[in-house]
Amino acid sequence: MGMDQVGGHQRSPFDSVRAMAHDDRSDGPWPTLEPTELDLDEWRRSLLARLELLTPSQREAVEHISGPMLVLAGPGSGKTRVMTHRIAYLVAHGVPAWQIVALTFTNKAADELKHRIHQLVPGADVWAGTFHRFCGRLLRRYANLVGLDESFTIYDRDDQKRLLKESVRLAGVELFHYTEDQIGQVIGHVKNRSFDPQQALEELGDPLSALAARVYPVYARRMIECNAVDFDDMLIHVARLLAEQPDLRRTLDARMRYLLVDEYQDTNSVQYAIVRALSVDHPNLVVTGDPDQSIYGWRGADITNILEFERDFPRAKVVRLEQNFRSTQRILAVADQLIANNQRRRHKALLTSNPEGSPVRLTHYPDHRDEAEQVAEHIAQRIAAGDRRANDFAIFYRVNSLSRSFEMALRKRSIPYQVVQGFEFFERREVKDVLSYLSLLINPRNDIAFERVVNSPARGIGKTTVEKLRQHAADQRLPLLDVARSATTIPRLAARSAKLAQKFAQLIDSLSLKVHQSVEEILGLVLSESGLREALENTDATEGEDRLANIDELLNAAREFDEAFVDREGESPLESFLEQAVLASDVDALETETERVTLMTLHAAKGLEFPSVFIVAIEDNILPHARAKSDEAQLEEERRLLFVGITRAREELHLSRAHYRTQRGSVTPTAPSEFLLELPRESMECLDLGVDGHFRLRGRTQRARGDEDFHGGVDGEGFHVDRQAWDAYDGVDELPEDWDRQRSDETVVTTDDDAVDFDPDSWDSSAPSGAASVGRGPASSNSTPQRPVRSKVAPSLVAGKLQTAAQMAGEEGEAKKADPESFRFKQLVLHPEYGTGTIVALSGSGAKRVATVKFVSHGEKTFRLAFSPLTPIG
DNA sequence: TACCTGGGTTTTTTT
DNA sequence: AACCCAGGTA
Repeated sequence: MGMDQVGGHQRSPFDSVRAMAHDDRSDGPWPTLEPTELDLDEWRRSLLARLELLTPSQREAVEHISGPMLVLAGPGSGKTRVMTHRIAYLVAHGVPAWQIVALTFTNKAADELKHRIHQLVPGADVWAGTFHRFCGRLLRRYANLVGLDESFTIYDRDDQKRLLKESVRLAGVELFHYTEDQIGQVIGHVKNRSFDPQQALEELGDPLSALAARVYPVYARRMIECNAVDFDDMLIHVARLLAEQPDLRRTLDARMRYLLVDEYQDTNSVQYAIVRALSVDHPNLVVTGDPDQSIYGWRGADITNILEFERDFPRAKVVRLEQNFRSTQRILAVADQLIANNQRRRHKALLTSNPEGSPVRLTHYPDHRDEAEQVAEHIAQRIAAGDRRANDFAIFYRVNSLSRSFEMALRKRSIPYQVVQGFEFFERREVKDVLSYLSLLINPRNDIAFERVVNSPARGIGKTTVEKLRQHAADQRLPLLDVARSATTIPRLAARSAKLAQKFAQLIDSLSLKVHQSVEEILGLVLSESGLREALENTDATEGEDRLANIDELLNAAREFDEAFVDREGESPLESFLEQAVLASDVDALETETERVTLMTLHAAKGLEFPSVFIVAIEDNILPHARAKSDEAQLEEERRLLFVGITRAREELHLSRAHYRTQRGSVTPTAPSEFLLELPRESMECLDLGVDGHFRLRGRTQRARGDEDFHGGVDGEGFHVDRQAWDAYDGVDELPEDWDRQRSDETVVTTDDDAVDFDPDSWDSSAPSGAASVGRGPASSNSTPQRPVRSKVAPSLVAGKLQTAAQMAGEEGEAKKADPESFRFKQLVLHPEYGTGTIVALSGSGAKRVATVKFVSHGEKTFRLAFSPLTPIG
């Protein structure tokens, strides 16, 4: 659930829960089509009229009734429209709505789909939901077939981690140099790819997997004992059911006769197994997707599912939606060039009849702060000028942690914004504690919840007591709550502790009698009876207040949930509430109507669109993320991620990067993302604001980290730049040659037009040219300055053929800078910010040559000479 | 038992 | 910079 703010004031993060509660009516597993009061003929006529508005290929997809179909839908090609219209078309042709199931990945997408279906086919209760909800529903019904009780709990990541930790202990495996997290990762990896994780782990066979293979069965057993599932289990159980129970499979296949799967490129093999099993007798399976937008490989999404759909279903119809209705020509040109760099891909056209639009802007800011400030400033000005509203803008980034500076900059200007998924509301401790109480009421076997709340608030049941309870529970194979209830019979447990444990059990028991009351009532009872509220009220000042505010928020959500709750088959509202709380995601909370700037990760941006989009921090190790550069497949996924971001933009696209970025508390120089080199310059306008601020930052770094510890050399440890990208990039970096001498505010703009104005005299043609000579390999021992040197480009040499920065880089020249080796002990030097000083210490060579300078008025500082703005005097 | 402090670790993306 | 955990202390 995202934190949602307006100028710093928190808004309810529960909108999605609310929305879902409202929609719950249509969320039933197999709803029937209610006879509408509409004039059917009239409705059919209007539908036909609507079909006239579609493109031929859209129409072809819409009018497909039975049999498998693959819809390859490029970005902005009207995919959702096709899906909804097809559903309407099916209904118009007499298909009962309850036979239609549409599966999506996010609740947001599902809600959108439902909404639009309702508009198109009033009264048709088509089942639309996420894979997880769908499986959750099935699993509640068939829980007993997999050893669960229908009141099972869905464990979130935190719960899951706790159970895993316990399982590692229980399995008695020696972790050696591995960590629990690693074990968890391996298990998670396997569960995303197979519905027989045990076997898959054994097949992997490496030492870590072997360990995981010993932990996994314990984990799986504990899950069942706790009457719980994790996210993956929800899918896995259903996949297994379908595989192992032919009768059930047949029944469900017949029932869900028309299956639609959105974002098919993001399905993993478990989801594939489910979809496949439901499309055997009635293979009316329609999948839509775009291989170029596959960005969930890391969680097992298997792009071959979509690439090989036709092999799976040889008779499948394939429809391509290639016309883009969203973006300008220039934006699409950028997207198209970029994605063309992926090797593992089928060519796909991106066509549009939209206007050319304004150039895509690429800006290099000095540091992250400038980036944030100027983005915010741009937005502020556009809003002030009245040509845009706040909700026209979105800022996308690769990792959540990058949102901070933008939040600050926006807040400073009182621009309302929303962060989609800042941090999880439901994962905050106090909220999670309350939810754990609730969960324990419904599922008394939920040991994780028990452990979580047994001493929260403190009631004297400490570690030792819990350990003994746990021990006993493990011996007797009983849930902790049961053990606590009869704690006095446990040998070696102090009488006082046993009493307290018993008292706790009684508390839970008495609360669980109220389980069928409204969520708000139970919540209130839990808060007062457990002493939680009191404890929070007694904790001091700010923190306690925040927590109380969160609790109040939870109460609000409960109330609103109650109001919207529709009783279905005697299901308890509480159970429903809890399920929604875990499955609610952050993207769901997105508000598109209200006037706010939207901040989110590139992943979350999928499926959305905005008139004006900023994609920030397009830097090496961030946009191809440092952990995603190891192999080509991952790199291509990163490229697709940028592609997804770019194609969200309707009219304006701003790409940016900062020369210096603060991450994890330290300032490091950055290299531009290699993807930037792949973009077509003729559709762009590039602007480099230089490294002004660099000196200031350098100073800060020195102060923060001490002398010898300066961090950030190109060859320094912990900072790996792709030298070639850097150098190649420098060809278009356009800083004046003497950039290090002037703290210029001057900016340099390159467009194709500027190329004509190039002054060959300012280009040092004697410098080596060509990428090979620019890149300084380890072998080069000459005295070339190691600082990535800025230089002017010689675009006129290749006029008319300019394509990408990478190509231009081949034509670059170099400028000179003081050679690090030329500095001497006691040398007088000049620093643009600190003034004059004397070198008092020198060490290292090349890029690592470091000098300590004693300044007249700023004390001692240490510099890497290759990168420093120091100039020798005399 | 609870709180405090220091040290070590961390963030890729999410249902 | 922010968070979590361990270990020490009240």
